[in-house]
Amino acid sequence: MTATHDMLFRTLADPTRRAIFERLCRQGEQTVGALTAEAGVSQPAVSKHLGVLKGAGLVRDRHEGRQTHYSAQLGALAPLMDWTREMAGVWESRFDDLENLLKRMDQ
Amino acid sequence: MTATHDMLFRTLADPTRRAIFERLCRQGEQTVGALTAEAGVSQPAVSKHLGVLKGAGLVRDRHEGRQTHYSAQLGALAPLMDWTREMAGVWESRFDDLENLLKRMDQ
DNA sequence: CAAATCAATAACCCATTGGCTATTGATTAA
DNA sequence: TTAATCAATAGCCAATGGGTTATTGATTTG
Repeated sequence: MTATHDMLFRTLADPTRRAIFERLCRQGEQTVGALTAEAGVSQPAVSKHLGVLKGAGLVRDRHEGRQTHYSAQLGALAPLMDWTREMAGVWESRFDDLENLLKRMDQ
Repeated sequence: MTATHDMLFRTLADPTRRAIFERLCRQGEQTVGALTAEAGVSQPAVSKHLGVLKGAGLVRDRHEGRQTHYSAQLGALAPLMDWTREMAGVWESRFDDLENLLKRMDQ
């Protein structure tokens, strides 16, 4: 579906938002406050980004008292991997090793 | 490099532009005229999109008389695959089979 | 040479978006 | 219960970006 790819690419296109997502991927669940401390933008800006990420299915939120914990939903990246692989022309086998793939991708 | 990912995601985020790129991936080299015929937007718009794609290294152009032929540069997708794989947490082996990967990506 | 075609550029418009501050609602602490 | 903290929302503003038409430059064609 084009709409899905649209949303994924558009959501990840913003560097601040992508940085937040990367952080969640690498460090696991984080509160809004923790994310804000590193984001370099205001708390409302972070909340807005998290809202967009959530809309794209890239994160999940969990409320605990007055704080909200966010975590990455890696499964949402699948359409992105599929699309890239499809564009790269990997039709032949789902079990191609990556080295071979990279070789074919050089020009 | 963040700048590279930025450019790739931002370039591919627009549906019209991504459609042009997909077309070049699937059907190979095309003239601006041929791309315009299918794009649903004006020729200048297509030229602008091609300029952006070229700036991101995703396409190459070849001049032949008064027409310009564009083709996809699949190698430019490598950083995208790397990033996605990195976020998905595939560290262990470059030779992981994709089925296994997808299994781990379900949540 | 004159007319037509192809693609790029210029100049403009409007919608979207990412940022901010201020505020609100909810929860916890004093 | 009053004060403080956390996160979301509202409302605003400036920059960006994708679209348009008009034009230009270059190359073919008549």
